[in-house]
Amino acid sequence: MNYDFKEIEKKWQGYWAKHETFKAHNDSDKPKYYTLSMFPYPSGAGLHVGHPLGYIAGDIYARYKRHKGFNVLHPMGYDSFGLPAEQYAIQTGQHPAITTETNINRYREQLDRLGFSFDWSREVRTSDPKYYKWTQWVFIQLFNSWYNTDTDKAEGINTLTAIFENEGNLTVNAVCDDDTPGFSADDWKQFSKTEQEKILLKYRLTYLAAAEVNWCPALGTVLANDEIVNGVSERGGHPVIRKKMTQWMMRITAYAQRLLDGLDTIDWPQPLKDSQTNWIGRSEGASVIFKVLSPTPSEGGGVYSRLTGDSSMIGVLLERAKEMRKNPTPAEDSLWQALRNKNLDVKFRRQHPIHKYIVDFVSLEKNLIIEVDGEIHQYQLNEDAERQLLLEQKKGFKVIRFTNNEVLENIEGVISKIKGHLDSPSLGGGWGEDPSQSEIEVFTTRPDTIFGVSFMTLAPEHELVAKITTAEQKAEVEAYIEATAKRSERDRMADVKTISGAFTGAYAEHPFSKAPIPIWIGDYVLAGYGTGAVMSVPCGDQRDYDFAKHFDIDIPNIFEGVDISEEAFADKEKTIIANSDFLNGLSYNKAVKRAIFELEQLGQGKGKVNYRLRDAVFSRQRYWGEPFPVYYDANGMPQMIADEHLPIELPEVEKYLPTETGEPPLGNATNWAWDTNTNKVVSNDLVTPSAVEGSNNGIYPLELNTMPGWAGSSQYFNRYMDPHNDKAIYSEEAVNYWEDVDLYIGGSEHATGHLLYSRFWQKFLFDRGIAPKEEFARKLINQGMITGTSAFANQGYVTGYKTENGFEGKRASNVIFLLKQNENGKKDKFQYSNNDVKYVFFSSDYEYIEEYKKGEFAAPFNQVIPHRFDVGFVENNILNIEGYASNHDSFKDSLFVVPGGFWLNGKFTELFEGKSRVFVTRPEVEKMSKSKYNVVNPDAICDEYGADSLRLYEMFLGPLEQSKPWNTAGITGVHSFLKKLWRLYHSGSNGAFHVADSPSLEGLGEAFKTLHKTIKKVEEDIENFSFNTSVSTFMICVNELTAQKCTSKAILEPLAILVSPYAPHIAEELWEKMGHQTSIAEAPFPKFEAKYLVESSKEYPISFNGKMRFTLELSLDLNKDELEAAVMAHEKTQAQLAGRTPKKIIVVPGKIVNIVG
RNA sequence: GCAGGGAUGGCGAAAUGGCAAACGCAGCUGGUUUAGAACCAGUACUCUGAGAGUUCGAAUCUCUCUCCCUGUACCA
Repeated sequence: MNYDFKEIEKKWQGYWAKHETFKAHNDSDKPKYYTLSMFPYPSGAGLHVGHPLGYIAGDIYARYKRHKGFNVLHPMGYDSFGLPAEQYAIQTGQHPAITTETNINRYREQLDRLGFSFDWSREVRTSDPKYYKWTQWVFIQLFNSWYNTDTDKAEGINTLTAIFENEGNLTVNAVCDDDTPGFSADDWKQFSKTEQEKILLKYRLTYLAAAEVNWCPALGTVLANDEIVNGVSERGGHPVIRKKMTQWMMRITAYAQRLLDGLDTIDWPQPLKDSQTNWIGRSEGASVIFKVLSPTPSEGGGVYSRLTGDSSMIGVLLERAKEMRKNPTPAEDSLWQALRNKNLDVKFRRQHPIHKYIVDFVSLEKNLIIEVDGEIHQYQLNEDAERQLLLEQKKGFKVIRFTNNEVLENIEGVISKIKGHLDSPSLGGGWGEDPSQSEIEVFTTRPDTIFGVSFMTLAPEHELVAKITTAEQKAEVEAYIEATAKRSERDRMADVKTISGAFTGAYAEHPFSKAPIPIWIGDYVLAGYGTGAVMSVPCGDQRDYDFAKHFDIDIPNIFEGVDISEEAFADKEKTIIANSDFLNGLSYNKAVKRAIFELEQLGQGKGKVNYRLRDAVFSRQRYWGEPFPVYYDANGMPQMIADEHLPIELPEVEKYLPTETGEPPLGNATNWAWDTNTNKVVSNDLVTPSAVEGSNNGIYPLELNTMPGWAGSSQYFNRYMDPHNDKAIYSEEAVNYWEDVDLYIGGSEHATGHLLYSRFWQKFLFDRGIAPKEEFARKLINQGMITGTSAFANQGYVTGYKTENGFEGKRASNVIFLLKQNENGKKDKFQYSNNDVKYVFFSSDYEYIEEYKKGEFAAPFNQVIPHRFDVGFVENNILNIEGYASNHDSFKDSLFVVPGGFWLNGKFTELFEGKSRVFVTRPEVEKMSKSKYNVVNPDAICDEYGADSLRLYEMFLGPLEQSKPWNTAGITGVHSFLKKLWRLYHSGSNGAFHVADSPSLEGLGEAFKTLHKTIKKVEEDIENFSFNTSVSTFMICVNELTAQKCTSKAILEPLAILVSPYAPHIAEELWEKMGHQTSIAEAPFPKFEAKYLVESSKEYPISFNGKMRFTLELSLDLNKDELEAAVMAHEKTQAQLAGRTPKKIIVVPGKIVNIVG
């Protein structure tokens, strides 16, 4: 009976599904083991052989743990929200849910063929409303929480409001926005509800902010930092620009230190930990405050820039403002005339850029903004509110609003209202203020070098730039800002060598020496890191050094015995400070401490820890993602929808693109408003403009953004524990039983995305008592990538060829010169002419390709370029020409040139006798990808060799964590192993099943030795995730048992269990044939017994001066001296020594004997 | 630049201080059989990226260098 893998695999896959063999139970006396593979995004391309690697490893471990008596949870699901389905929807109009469903079905089919022991009853899909209900729920928990620095954990927002009511916020130590104002308990009580909510938003763990984001115009969405590669989008490679938008943010920075500390408690790969550590980027140093000096009269002091716009967008805004001034609305025009004629004693500007907005009218000296609104789209309410919030709180302006009607019908009333505001005492100050009140805060890791400061550099986007720039420098600074704003992030990165900057004309005061320090701006200082300003120490920092050299700024040396004439000196260890007053002679460590101490005495600095980690942007302008459970009330404040009304399901839209007004795709939905009376999603038409007093009907617009890809994947590992619970994210019993993931397997590309965010959410859930463990995965393994082998050959690139309209292009293109052997064996030029030939390919072993490249045969070709052939038609680097040409229409009429001649339309023309006729491709290892024509489909492998062969082979390829090239040819090795294994159990006549039931244990010594050697090795290998070596071990074992003609059940039964985690189908089949009624899945793993491996003697290698010369079989009972005596007495030893006396004899019992001399 | 990982036959690799190359692919020789293939038996090659050190003994530990991969970057 032959090994019929097709039949066997189908049979057992059916059996497992029918009997729910791998269903995990939440109540069991067995110890739990939770092994998880990262769930896939179900892409349209399906699986290739690289994808299952991690799943196979996880499955082997899961099956092994079942044999070891654990209650194993091994679930699988789909990360089914994502961009490709949405892109496909945009192109075809097909709903992403349909695309996703189709893809999932295809994935499932492919996964099922591989015989995984997944508990499919627990499947989750992130795009399923029943699942994302709980993603929305976690978001609400985050919204309702703040981070208490005193207790060092997240707490409910009610504990915060309780403090505010009793003490105000001055005693609160919390992670919050930088611009949070201080207030007393009385102030708090005086605040309106909206004002209170604005304050609370500064504390919540998820909050709204105008964040500078990575905007990808081509994709119409914001991307996270980890979704950008080399300045372009990871998906599609589109350019990315910086843009300010109001976004939901996650206050992950609150957890920076704990995310760092937690790494010590988990068994994750060091490179992964390192990249998280770098991403969090903790640096210790000091924050130092520099006072800005008053400008001297000679610098024309007192004239400060009126530039109030956000510097990064100023160019665009100015253009826009100019245009708007030219085309005022009637109401704007009327108010402008009135403001100029009414003798208000205050100068107004119209259409003036402030921050990222253009306001209608503004008095810069009075900090008063007047806005005139026309008919506005309801969704703009939210934006207006946000704009007002920003202008009032961040920029210190007062904003008053009028409608067009008010202005046109009652201009006198409007003017008197404005007068009232102008007279109110709260206005004033602002942009007229003296810059010497200003302070520049910097972060430095080298406070010890404070006396080396010879200038300061601000990021061009820094807030103070406009304020401190002197009249003389204004033009230069503005020009520089504009130039920088135009440069994309990519340009800036590509060109880090160019040094650029501008002098502001202003000076700061050195905190100790009180010397004036010039203030520059330069784009090597990043607005997004630290405070966006640096104290420049050219002698100690290469960037500062280069900047100083370039602009001819003084470079004082504050290091003892160091030459800084060529470059900066940055070695902390060797630092001895000089020329630095009280720091003289101190080492780095001591100087840092002293400098911080002195700064604290002055009140101009303190020790500080800075993190590179930024709060994470949580809004995406996409359709195919989780909708936020958020609506905006009449004041534009975000409100959470109560838990019991979740999920808020994605609305239907007609188009999946952003709206014409630039709103996210959900802006296309017609049913996307929240009725607080009925708690239902209702038509947008029911929303009334809240600007009109008293028309509030309790129906509000819903949030238009959706959540990012990492939202759903940040809680799925917990949800698997109790996936169908609709009352809670999971039951307490379930989470207390499973607790956390014991083994997590997945790719390292998620290091700073999914794996960091998930840790953040888990810590948050832990703080709030929702999860029992602070880290969600104890052990993590990164499987390596399986690379593909692309098949290259050269293509002569022809621009002109015959078409239906006659010949197009160059006439020469259809003449191909080749070499031909003449009668004398010499080579002649051979001219081949055929108008139908479109492409010419040269076999990789075609000798004259160089001459083509050099142009010696160049007439027909523009160039010779490499061409990738579909690896499906390549075997052992030989192309199946006919198969390839007939399956690729465009290459049908191609000429395939080989050393012996050429092929065209299946016919061979010989030019050289006896030379090769096969077309050879050149293999090159690349990432496996459809576009590289090098993907290998697991289905084809399963058809030809079976799932067990594929599983074994993927493991056999090499160490799990290493990247390795795929080579289908090698699979015959493991496949014939399986056949040998099968034959071992079918040693009867005609291959009949034969396993001896009642063996005589006598005479099985060798077999037991083989078995237990195998048990020991396989068990060790699985525990160490060294799956490749256990496959070898199986091969050795089967080879040995076959040689021993072993048929004993006592050997073959345990062997089937050993093999079962790797090749479960064949193991089940053999198990059944040996008389078992139930699945092998929970059969106890064979117990290793050392007694079978006890040896009485050993082949000792005998070395002379470390070189092995021969071996001697000696008893293991001999002690050192006896061994030495036995070896020295031997004739071979004497022969080697040839009369010399050894200086020294090293005897290691059980290992080796080494004779020196 | 920084951080991490790596370099062993023609290829994938094994050996973590003690007989280098187990196991498999490819190659070669022979056999059995065949529509194709498959199967069986046998077999060669190469000496651990370079250099130095520690050691009785180094692929393995230490140092220096070279090259490759991965991640990350004006991070103050």
